[in-house]
Amino acid sequence: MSTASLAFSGAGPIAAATRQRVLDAAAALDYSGPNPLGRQLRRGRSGIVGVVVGDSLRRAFRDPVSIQVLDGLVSTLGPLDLGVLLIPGSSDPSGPAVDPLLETAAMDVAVIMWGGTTDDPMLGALRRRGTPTVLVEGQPAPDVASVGIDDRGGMRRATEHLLELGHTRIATVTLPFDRCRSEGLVPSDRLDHLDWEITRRRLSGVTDAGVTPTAIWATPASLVEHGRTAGVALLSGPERPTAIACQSDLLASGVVLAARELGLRVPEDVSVSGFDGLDLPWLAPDVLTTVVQPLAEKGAAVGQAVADFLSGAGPSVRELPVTLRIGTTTGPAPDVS
Amino acid sequence: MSTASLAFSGAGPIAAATRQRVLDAAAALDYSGPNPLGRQLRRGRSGIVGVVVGDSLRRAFRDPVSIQVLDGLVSTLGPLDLGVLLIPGSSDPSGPAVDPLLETAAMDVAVIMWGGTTDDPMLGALRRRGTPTVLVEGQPAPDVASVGIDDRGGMRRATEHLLELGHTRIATVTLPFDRCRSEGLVPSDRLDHLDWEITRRRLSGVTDAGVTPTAIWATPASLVEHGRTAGVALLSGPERPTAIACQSDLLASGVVLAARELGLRVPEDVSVSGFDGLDLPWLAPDVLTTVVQPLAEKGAAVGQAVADFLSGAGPSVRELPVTLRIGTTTGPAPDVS
DNA sequence: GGCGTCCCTCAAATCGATTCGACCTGACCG
DNA sequence: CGGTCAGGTCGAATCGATTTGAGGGACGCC
Repeated sequence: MSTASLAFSGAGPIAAATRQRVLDAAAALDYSGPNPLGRQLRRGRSGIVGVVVGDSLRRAFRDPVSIQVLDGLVSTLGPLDLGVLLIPGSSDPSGPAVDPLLETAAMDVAVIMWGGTTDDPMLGALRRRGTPTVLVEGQPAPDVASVGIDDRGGMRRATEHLLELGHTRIATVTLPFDRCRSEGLVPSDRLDHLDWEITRRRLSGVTDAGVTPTAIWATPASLVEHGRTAGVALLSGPERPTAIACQSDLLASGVVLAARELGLRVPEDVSVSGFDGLDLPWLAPDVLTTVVQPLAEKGAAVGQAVADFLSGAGPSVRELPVTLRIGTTTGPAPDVS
Repeated sequence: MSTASLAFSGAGPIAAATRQRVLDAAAALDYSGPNPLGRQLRRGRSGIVGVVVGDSLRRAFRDPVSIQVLDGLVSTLGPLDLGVLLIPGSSDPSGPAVDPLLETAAMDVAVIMWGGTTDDPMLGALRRRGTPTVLVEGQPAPDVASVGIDDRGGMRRATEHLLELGHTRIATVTLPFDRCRSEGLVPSDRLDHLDWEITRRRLSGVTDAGVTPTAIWATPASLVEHGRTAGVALLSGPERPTAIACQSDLLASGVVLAARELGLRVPEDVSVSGFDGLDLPWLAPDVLTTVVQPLAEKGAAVGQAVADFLSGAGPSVRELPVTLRIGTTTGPAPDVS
C-alpha cells in the first residue's frame, strides 16, 4: 500500500518501473486514483476555499466587479490546487442569517467578497468554526485578513477633479446603505445608520475633498437601471446638479443614459464620474471618467492572503492603490444661470 | 461517541436534555461540530457538485445566460445541502486539456455548462473517475444526463417570423464555431468542422425554415462587442441584408448598436432578432425580438438531474421549450431598390 | 415483582489514504 | 568480501466521523 500511495502521489523515492507496474495494476482493477475524501481526511486539508459572493448569486454575478475579482482569485488559486466553492450570501432577511454551507462545508479558508456590513453574522459563524477568513472590502478585524482598495482616497481624487472643473453643485449616487437596501434620497439622519463599509468610505472621500453633496441618492444595488432611476430623479428635479459623482461605474453609466434621455448633454450640461474602471462598450462613444481599481490584482491579492493562511502565516491586511482616469464624461462646469 | 454523533446529526432517538448536555460539553471543549471531512469519508459523499463553466471564468461570467442558469442551479442545490465547486473550463489550448480539479477534486456529480464540443476530453476524464455527469446544451451521450432547450425549433420560429415580414436577404451571426474561435465570415466548407453543438443546432434552425443565409458570421464569444463587429461588417458590405438573425441576445444587441452607428434605422432599414430572452436595459427604448428560453428553469432542471443521480436514478434527458417574443427590432422588409 | 420501552454507554468495525519505522533485497564500490 | 545505499515490502497507527449491536439503568404499567 505504501508503494501504491507513492506511485500516485509521487512524494518519495520510487523507481519508474515500479510506478508503472502500480499504475497498470490500478487500471486492471478499475482503480481510478486515490479517493479525494480519504486523502483530505488524512491531510487535514480539503483544498477548498469557500467564497461568499456578496448577495444572491444572480445579483453578485451581474456585477462585473465581483466577477473580475473572482476571476483573478480563481487564477491564483488554480496553481495552488485549490478550488472555489460558491456560497450564497445572505439574500433574504427572512431566511437563516448564514447559508448552511458556511456552517457545514469542508473548507480550508473562507473569503467574503464585497465584505458586508459591520456586524456580519457570517464572520461569527466562521470564527466559531475556526476557519481563517479573508475579507474583501470590509472593515478590517483583528483576526481576519483584509484586502481592499483606497476607496476614500480615490473618491476624493474624483471629487477634486470635479472641483477643479469649477463644479459647485455636486450630487452623489451611492451603493446600498444597509441591509434593507432602500432606494432614494438619503436624509441626513440616516448617515449614521450606514453599516455598509464600502459605501461609507467612498462617501467620506467626497467630504474629504471639502464637498457637501447637494443630494445623496442611495441605490439598492450597483446596476445600470438603478443608476438610471437615480439620474432621472436628480437631473429632473429643481436645483439641478452640474456634476454627479457615482460610487460605481454601472451606476454612473445609468446616470449618463438618464441624462441623454432627458436631452442633457454630457459633459456640457452635466458631468458624471464613476468608480471601478470597467470597460463599458455600450456607452460608446463616451468614455467614463472614473477611479480605476486593479480588479484582477485584487483577486490575486485575495489568493495570496489565502495562500498565506495555508502556509501558516497570520492574517494580513492589504490596501491596493487606485488611479483616476479622465474620460469624456466630465468637463468644465456650465455657467449657472 | 455514538450519543455525541446523534446529538449533532439528529438522526436517531435522543432526549432533548442529553442533546443539550452534549452541546454544552462540546462548547466547553471548543469542539465546533463534526469535521466535515470525517463525515464525508464515512458517508462516501462530499456534498459537492463540480460545475465546469464553459470558458475561462471571466468569459463565462460575462455571459448572463450562464449566470442565470447557474443561479437557478444553486437555488435548487442549496436545499439539498449541496454546494457548487467552480471548475474552470479549458481556456487555452496550450495548457492541459482539463483542469486538475476535474481529476482530483471530491465531487458527487459534475455539471458541464455550455456543454462543449463533440469530443470533449472532460467527459473522458469524468467517465474514468466514474463521476456521474450532467451536460447542459451538449450532444447527449448514453451515460450522461442532458438538459437542453429546443434550440433548433426556436431558431426556426425566429427565422419564419422574418420570412413572414417579407425578408429575403437574411444573414446570421453565430456563436463560436470551434475551439479556436475564429471571427468572421464562414466559408461553406467550414460548416463541416462545426463541433460546437449549440451553434450547429441554432444554425440548423435557420435552414429548417427554408432559408439559406446570405452570410454566416462566426464570433469568438457571445459578447456585445463581437456582435458590434459583426454588425458593422455585415451592414456596411455590398448586398446589405435586410434582416440579421443572431444566435444570442448579446450578439443581437451588438448588431443593433452597429446599425445605429451606421445610421441605419431598426427595424425600418434592418431587422434584428436574438436568442435567449435577456433583459437588455441599455438597448432602450428598443425591445429585442428574440427566442426566450427559460433560464432559471434550466438551472432547476440541471439541479433535478443532479438530485436524480444522487438518489440512484440513471441519467435523464430533458429538453425545455422556448417561445418567440416579438419586440421592436423586427419589422416589415424594406423595398429592395 | 415482572415486563416492556426508552434512552444511554461502551466497544468495535468501517470509510480510504498517508506515513512511519523496521526490515529485506540487490547492486555497486572499495 | 564487507559496507553502503537506493528502493521495495510489510505491518501498524492515524485522521474523525458514523453505525451497529450488546448491554444496562430508569421508569411506567399491569
